[in-house]
Amino acid sequence: MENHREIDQKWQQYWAANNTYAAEDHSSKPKFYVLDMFPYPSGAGLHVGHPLGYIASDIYARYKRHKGFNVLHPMGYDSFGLPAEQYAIQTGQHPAITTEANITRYRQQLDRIGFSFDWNREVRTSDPKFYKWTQWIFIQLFHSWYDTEMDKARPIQELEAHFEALGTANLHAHCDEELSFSASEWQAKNESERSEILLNYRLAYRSESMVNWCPELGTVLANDEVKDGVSERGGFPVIQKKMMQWSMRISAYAERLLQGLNDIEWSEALKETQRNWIGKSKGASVQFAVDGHDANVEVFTTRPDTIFGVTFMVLAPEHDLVDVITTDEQRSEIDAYVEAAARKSERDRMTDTKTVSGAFTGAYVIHPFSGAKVPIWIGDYVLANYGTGAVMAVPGHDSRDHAFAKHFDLPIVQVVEGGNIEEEAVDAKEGKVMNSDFLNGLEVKDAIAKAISEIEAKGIGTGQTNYRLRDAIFGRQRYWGEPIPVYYENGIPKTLSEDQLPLTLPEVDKYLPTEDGEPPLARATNWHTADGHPLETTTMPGWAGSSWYFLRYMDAGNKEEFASSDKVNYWQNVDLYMGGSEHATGHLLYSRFWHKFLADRGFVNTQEPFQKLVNQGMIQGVSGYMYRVIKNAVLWTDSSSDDATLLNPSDFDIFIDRDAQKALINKEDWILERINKIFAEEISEQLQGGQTREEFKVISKPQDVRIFNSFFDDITDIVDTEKLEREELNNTGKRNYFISKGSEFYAQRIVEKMSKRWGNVVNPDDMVDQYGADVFRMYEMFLGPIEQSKPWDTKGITGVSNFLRKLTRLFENLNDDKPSADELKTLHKTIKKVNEDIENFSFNTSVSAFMICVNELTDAKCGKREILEPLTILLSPFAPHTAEELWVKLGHEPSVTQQSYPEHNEEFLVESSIEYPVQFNGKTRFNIAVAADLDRKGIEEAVLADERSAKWTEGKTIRKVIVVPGRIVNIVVG
RNA sequence: GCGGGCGUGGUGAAAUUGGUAGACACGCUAGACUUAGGAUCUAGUGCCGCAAGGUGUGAAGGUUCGAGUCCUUUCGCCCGCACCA
Repeated sequence: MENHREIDQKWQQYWAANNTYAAEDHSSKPKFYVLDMFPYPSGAGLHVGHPLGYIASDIYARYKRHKGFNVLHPMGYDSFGLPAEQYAIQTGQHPAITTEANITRYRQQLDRIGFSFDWNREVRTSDPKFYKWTQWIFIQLFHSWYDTEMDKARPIQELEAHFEALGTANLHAHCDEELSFSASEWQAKNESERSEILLNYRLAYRSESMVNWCPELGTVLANDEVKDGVSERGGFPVIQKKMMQWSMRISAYAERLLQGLNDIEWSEALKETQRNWIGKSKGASVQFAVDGHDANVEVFTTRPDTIFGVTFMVLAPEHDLVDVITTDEQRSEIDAYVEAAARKSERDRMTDTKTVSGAFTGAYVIHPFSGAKVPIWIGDYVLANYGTGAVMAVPGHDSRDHAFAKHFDLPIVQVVEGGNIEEEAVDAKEGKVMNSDFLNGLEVKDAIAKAISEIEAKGIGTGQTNYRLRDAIFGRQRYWGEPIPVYYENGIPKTLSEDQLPLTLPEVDKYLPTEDGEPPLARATNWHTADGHPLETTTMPGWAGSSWYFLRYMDAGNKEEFASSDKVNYWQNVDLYMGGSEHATGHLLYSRFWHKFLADRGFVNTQEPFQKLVNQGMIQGVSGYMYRVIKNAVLWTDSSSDDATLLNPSDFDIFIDRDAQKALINKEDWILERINKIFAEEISEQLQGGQTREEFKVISKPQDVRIFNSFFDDITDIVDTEKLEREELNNTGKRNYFISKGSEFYAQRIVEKMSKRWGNVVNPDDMVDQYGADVFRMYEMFLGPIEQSKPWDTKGITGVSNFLRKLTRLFENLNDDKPSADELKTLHKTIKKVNEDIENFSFNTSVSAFMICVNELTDAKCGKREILEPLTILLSPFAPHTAEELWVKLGHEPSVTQQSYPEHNEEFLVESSIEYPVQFNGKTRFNIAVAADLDRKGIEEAVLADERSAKWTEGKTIRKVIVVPGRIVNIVVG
């Protein structure tokens, strides 16, 4: 279509003017909620990767409308976030202004692609009208506790009533620390003491706890925001620090978050990621009495069956008992070790998992069953913040304990049959137990159960389940986020009342922490309540608003409630959620947590927020790179190391140390930074291999090379060097190898993440300009399976462009002739295929089906209305503009989306089920369609009678009849 | 180490319950046409071979009349978790 620009515009204006895609809140039609993960409006705008998921979900939403559903398909912006704040710090511009500008740009870009969003319901997390309700939910969480017996959250007043009547007796509550007091003791407590106690139970609570502190960002981070010891955003080092912090008691929901995964249709990979993150492990906690002290070492173990294999105990260096039980002789050694462990950063401790280290405390525990004296060690392979911070070491059947025992020459005892435990721990959970008194001869599985019951009978422990999932740190020392609606009266945290909401962000002179390290909000002059009580200065994390925004779409304009209950009851939850898998342990877990909480408190009536979830893959960019072979290059990251001093910088073509790298980054010279980054990876790898003077490849982009050398014009093309030899390349005339000024250069293509920085971004605007929104939409779908990551290749788009042109051409000789059986068959085949493919989210194959169909119709020179009309409807989810245009061409009113989706006709498909007969061993095999209710005899008769199959059955006997589900049978004759 | 996923042409990929492997598209080759285009049309294109033919879904076995698909073993890649006891 030559004038696609006009057509796109015409129909977009029509849809907007007619509110075509507005969802109705009440309808006799069944509801269907199709949601995309709303974007963070970054300054860079959209690239072709972003709309991938939006297009898929839009196709599905349009398809569902055709199928008679009342579809809710909204869009909004996750508009609180770091980049806008960083930009504000640099320029002094208020983040709200930056954000507004970015949103405008996003909207323009989105609009051009022809989505069927209901923009009346748009939400922005940074809008006070929205975050009023984020704050309101926080307040509900603050005023709730978790009852582990009823297994739900309850109002905090009910907990207070319980304390008032019974104290902590008969209390089943999820908390930080098990407390014990009577009703009268509670009654005697003052307000401040009561507040402290209640914080131990509240679902949103403030406590002194170890947090991930990122000095560079100046804020704390949740566990999912830290990867490999550095911040996910920016890659800055993260350290552990004890701080007063707001947290969310997500750990109370660990089991329900785990169980809930069984009821939702998510990819196995994603569910597994969440299961890993929750990290359930079943076992027992066991008390070991310390010899000569009135103290117990409590351990958690998943292998109580190996309790007779315990030959030593290991405590984390930070364990409270260490100081108490260490003997005088061992004191200096232990102190030195504890101090050394404290100095190691979390990251060092994580990366260095091979070196075995530890120290003996001099103390012993008494083995509860054998009565043996078991030495207590400390070692940094035991983590303070998991389980009890102590382990019972079973070197025979745990590889870490085994390594420890070998290193310190501690005894190893075999208690499960098989293997050679002197060489290697046997940690498989199978085999028969031995050397274990009452457990002897049992299978491991049975022995675990038996051991737990004996441990419980002896009163030294209980069967227990542990979770890796930690409570989520909620406060951020940042400006651009929701203020936490809390004030302090005599140091006691209290929530604002609902009519004081929203608590809007104050104006500040700078978006940085104060000189004495207070968060930016502390800069505000009036940051207190009307009666002078100071307000909380931390803000909520990025995931606060996104944990419930999908509910706001149901009733986006509501001023009285986050959403009215009748609308929540109608829309329930999201039927289809489309988005990236990078949110597996963040957004998708927190949303489930908040949703379950809101369900507990009766605000929503579903347990899971997202029924079905599809992860779209990432669209990568293709970058061209130059390699230069450097004779000598070296890098070290630690210039104080001995190796470094042996090297003379002037011996090397390129010489980088850590300071130089930093300097380059600070200059924001992205080219050099880029080179450095690659240098760092490649060269440090070489250094680790002990090769300090090998040749290295330096990667930079072609334009970088131009800066270093002026011979770039020599390159005629960039081809893949991996596949071809130098001579071959030079013979093809496509030179990708050449020598200039004594350096050798290579060119190569690399697939990597699409990013402005690497210069491989393709802008959807350009694609829409050139080919139109419909071609762009279909091509994105045609690229490959929706869930897969794949590189963008602009060249292939012409195929789709041709398809739409061919289709339009069919309308040139539009007529009312009766279609032939072949033409009808083509149509119904396509209808069937496209229907099935959309249901299976297999959009790439449905685009193929369209192409095949049009090819066949073009061959048949078919311009028949009876064929083209349903085809137009069939196409409309994929190519809405073209479909509308063609629909009108057929003489109809606009709005093809109002039509019901075409059903295929079996009559025209049956024939296709008779396939080619296949010959083997003198027999013939073929498929044939028969009536559904026939038995074997009936089928045989039908086959013999069928003229289509007669030519294969003539003179032969039926050997085998295989009934395939449906109406197809597989016949073997011979 | 544990868990999840995946291996098919030069490329992206198809292949219903096991049934003519490579549909569709890109790219490439040749030709046609033309006011030379990022246009259109025709033919060809897994590999080996002039051909007949052979061969072919990471590898090796197995089940089956028949395996890309099911089973066993193995190799390779990607993702998640990780001194988690």
